[in-house]
Amino acid sequence: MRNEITPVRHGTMRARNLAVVLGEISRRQPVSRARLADVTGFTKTTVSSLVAALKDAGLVREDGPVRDGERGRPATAVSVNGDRVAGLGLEVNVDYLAACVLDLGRRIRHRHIVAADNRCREPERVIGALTALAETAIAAAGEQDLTVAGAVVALPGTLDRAGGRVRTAPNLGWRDVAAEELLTAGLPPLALPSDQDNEANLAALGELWFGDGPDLGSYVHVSGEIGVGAGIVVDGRVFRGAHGFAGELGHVVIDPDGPLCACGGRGCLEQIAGQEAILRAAGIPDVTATSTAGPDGPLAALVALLRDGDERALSAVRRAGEALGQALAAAVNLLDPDTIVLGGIFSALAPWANPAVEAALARGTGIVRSAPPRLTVSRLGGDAAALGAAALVVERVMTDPALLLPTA
Amino acid sequence: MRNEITPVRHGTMRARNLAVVLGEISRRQPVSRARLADVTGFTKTTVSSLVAALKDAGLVREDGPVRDGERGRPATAVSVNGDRVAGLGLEVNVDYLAACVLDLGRRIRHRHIVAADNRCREPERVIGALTALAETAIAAAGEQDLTVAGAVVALPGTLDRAGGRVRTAPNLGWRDVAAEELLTAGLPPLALPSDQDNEANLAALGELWFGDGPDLGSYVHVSGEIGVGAGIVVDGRVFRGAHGFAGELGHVVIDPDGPLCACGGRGCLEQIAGQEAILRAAGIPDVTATSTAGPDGPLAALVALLRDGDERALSAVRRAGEALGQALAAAVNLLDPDTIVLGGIFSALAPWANPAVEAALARGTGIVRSAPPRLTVSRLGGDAAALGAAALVVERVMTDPALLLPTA
DNA sequence: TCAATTCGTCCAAGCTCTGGACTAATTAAA
DNA sequence: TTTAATTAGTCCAGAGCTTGGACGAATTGA
Repeated sequence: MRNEITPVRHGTMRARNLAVVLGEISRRQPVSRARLADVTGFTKTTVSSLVAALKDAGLVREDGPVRDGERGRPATAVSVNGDRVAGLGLEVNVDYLAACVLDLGRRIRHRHIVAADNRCREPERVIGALTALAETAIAAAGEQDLTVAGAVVALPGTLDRAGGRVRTAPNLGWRDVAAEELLTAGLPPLALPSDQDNEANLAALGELWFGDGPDLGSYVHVSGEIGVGAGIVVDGRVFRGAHGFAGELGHVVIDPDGPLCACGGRGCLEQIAGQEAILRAAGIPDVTATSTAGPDGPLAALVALLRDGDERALSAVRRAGEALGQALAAAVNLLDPDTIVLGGIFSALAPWANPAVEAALARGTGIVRSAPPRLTVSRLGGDAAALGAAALVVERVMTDPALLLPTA
Repeated sequence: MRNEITPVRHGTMRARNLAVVLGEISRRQPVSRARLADVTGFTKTTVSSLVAALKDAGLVREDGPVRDGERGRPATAVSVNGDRVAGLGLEVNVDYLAACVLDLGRRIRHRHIVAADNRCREPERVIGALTALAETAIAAAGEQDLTVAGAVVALPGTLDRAGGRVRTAPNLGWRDVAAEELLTAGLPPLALPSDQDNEANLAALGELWFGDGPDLGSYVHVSGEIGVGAGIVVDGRVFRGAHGFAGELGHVVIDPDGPLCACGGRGCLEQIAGQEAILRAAGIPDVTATSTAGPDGPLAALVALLRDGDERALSAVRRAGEALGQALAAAVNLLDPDTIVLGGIFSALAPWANPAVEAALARGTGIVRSAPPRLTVSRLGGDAAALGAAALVVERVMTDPALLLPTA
């Protein structure tokens, strides 16, 4: 499984150079061909030819001449064409389904969340409902003259990404489900092959594109829901580990003498900072079957208690924050991220939990690095993973536009 | 700092394809051009041309025709030429300096370790001594008709790799030392630019090339010495994190109520499983100033006690193993490696520590993954990092042979 | 001895980038 | 108003690298 070096042909060269130019256009738009030649190092001839190809594919648009007052012939500005190609992001989660259409300019063109208790439904029916959602999204895109180039599905569980299967999704009760096959069977064929990824990873990527500015290229994104997971992003790419199980923050042991966890360990983070553990410690009645989000959910009840200064709730959240900080300290020592982004329930609990998180984090990450990493809170909503999924499609087009070229 | 895509020209294409062919030769040698065309997908023409270029550079050798009994014209086998180009690995550590010359065939051609207490010497003198060692090594290579293409230095501390400086090396007492400049000033110019890296990272790479078979592409290598560090290798490449501090296993908190650590934290792994902590707990007199390795060192004394079944020593090592296993469990949850390799002192202590390590590891890595990762013990000696450094030079030649082409 | 087979080289052709020449469109100066 | 200077973009010949078919070389099996 060592890093393979693949042969490069003329076509490969062309494909990569298209990506170089498209990337530079996206970074600097509107921008002239001459400037592109400058920054890429290509000759003007080459840039013209590459831009022409991108224009043919509908990925790039000519904005007309710009008279900037400088002397010399005015440039014709080029920019990314957001009105032709889009990506579709889909998400299956415990208590909702989500879809999202994102155009090449990273504007959200369609966004739809449906509450649905997926815990007691068969996989086929869940995917069926998701397919319907996807069809609606594709139709909505079509009405805006957008072509959906590809789709990515976010799933809460461990996946066999190559085989397109869900291995296990404990919170859904799934085991070995051919999710991708079920989905693509119900959809019109897309230019790019569909893909699936873990919900935590995609939520993390969502943060990259829609969250706290594009500067956080290496970070850990905590997506605390029923479980506590983390998406690790390094230089803009998801870090998966050898088998795709990296980022299992929830099962880092905090207290070796703590309560037994379903994973077999003792005192896992999830047993202290998981949603159900927090609610229990805060004295909020157990509500396993019904939806946990929403204004009437137990999370809202917890926040209300916190607002009222309820001591039991405050101490439960503090305890959770401390445990999270401890686990994150281990993550920082091992992964050295730039930033830590708290999402999921920790985003809502931040005002009360963060002091404890920061204190524990600072205690556990010593003088080795000059300062503990930045701690931020996600501003993304519940469908962060769907956003990230759609953004991944867009990203794929941007890094390999040749896939959408007319004769390919 | 996002992942940049760089322009590809004909030269780039050629360079990568040279690497493809050289890699395939190294993997399958001896191998015919025809077979190379098969496995790479290149035409026979292209393979011939690439092989010719590699042969001109002295990186590849023709072995003459092989008559394999098959019918048809016999093939002329091609293989990596180990007799022309070599890499130089250098290592500065607390109590020794090491140098190592490795040829392209990954055979060790020269290996030299000098005991030296570098704790109380000025950086200039240490690097001076290292330069002398390097010169000897280059001369030794020359006598075997080998050209040293480049050098990599292993240093125990935090580095500014781009600037070629050591930021801090606590165990050496260094602060902001321009190590690379000092070294290259004293050496003849090499074809490849020199480089430096952390000792733990290079020791981990050493394991990849010389250790437990080439199948371990993703692993965590624990290099327990005075401190406890870990080198993280993913798909054959070192994982550094955002600032190069990844793998600080030694400061993962094991016991929040434990002893205070120099890093400011409490109950860091290093305070329980660091060499000095183990020796202290085992009741072996403190020996800070003198060399800790060697047959008369305290480590040997500890092993002797363990062999005699000394209860205090045994329990100290068990406790260290348990703590190490706990920290590794966190690492497994976060990084999902294939394998864990124990090096440094843990290699010597393995017979007594490993049961505890494995138990703690199994306890902390639950059902998420089917089984805890493989646990192996390094068979490499003290100069693992020097080996890894030399291997890194060789690796660099293999992944970009164009750097050594006549007209480049 | 001849046919079959495989290996490696040769040569023309195709794809892509390069680089200088050229046209186009504007501003500044005469 | 005319002219020179300047910048943008296109055109075209040329160079680098890979492709693909043809061909000679070297061996085995009939």
